[in-house]
Amino acid sequence: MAAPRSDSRQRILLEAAALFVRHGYHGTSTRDIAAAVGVRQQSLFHHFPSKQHILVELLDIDLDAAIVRVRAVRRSGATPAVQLYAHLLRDVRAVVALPFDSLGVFRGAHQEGVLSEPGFEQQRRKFTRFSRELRAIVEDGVASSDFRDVQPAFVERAISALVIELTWLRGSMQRASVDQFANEVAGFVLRTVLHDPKQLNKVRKAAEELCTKLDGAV
Amino acid sequence: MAAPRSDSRQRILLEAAALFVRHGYHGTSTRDIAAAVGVRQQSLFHHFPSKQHILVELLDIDLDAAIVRVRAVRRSGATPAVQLYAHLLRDVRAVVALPFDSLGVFRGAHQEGVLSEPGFEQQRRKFTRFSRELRAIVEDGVASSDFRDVQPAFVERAISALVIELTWLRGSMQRASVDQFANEVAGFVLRTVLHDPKQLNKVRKAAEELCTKLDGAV
DNA sequence: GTCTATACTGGGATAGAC
DNA sequence: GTCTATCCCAGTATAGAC
Repeated sequence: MAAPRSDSRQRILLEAAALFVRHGYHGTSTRDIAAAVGVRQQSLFHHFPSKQHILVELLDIDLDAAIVRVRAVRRSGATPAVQLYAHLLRDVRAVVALPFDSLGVFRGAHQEGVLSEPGFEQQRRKFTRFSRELRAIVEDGVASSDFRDVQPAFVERAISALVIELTWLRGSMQRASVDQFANEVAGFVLRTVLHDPKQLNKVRKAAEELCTKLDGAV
Repeated sequence: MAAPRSDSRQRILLEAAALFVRHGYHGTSTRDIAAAVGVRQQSLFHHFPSKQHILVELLDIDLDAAIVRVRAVRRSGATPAVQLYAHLLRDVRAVVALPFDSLGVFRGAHQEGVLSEPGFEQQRRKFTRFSRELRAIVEDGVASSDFRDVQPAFVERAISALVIELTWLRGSMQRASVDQFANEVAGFVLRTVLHDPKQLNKVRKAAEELCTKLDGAV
């Protein structure tokens, strides 16, 4: 773990993330961010060259980690169903573990079309890369008949939407542990794509094992 | 069908909707809208008292219709599973039928948190009303054991996310007819909430009949 | 590393001619 | 019903003192 460059810098990222999720990127002014941090608007520019760079850094934190995660799952050699289940477990857990709602930031930016604005070319490419990996899992599952004959693009978007949407409920689901929550999300998806939903329990166990293995390897 | 108050008015709504979906409400300027319509920025204010009122009108078109639709389904007396399937069919079809992506507008506004800004109180209430109806279907299904023991709030949000997200694919799914598409969405959801997924075909048939009946009654 | 002062721009909205 | 002219404010960003 690298030492934070400064406390203010971290606080800016944290508050900006919360505001971007709540009001959108364009709906959040640098004044709003500064007020949340407790400094003057102009002070932000000591830490970041522009408002855009704040969002870029938040997006990179999320996207870089997500790509590493899904690639590790892909390389595992597990069946597509186990890969998908494990990916969902890891995704939900990672998102919940972070100090800010990184996936929510990404989602908002994506929905607002910010990613297609100039200055976010790299983030757009990273998202494409991630997207491809996820779709590949679904395609493998359809090819091997583990999954029903679904449209991979269809399922890929559905999965993204679900993980993001359901993750919003973290706050309201405190009674359930993160693991239960992650399993609920993964189960929701797998039940509907699996050819034989009765396999779900077997898949879940294998996925849990795979997660343990991958987490151990860091 | 009421005659449109004016052609320009309609065109403003149409172009604004497209831009709000693409760039978000705050990411779209009145100048952007005017340019898309082909008039000067100031001319918009002859038709609408403010930018906000453009969005309000778009939201109302969507929300009013959605509430009427889901209430008709609720009153039908069908089983929760059939109600949910029929609702999804009608929702997807209605959304695809409209000249602009009304659900996308709503979704963007909701995600951006625009609904919680002053001036949108009524739309917030309308959404709550719609939300309650949808959740009631799920609650009924859990109570009658047609559905697995899912968290209604969880499923309600998942459904919203799915319909909205999958609806984005309308463009890329031209080969499939709207009805096939609607059934794919409804099947996706029902398969995962039904206690016995084998009931799916029976539910689908009953839902199709219910839709025919409701559409006939207008 | 935060402040004050300030420049500059883009965006929402009004008034009034045509 | 659209135009030109114009106002005003909010928002991003820079310069330089402390």
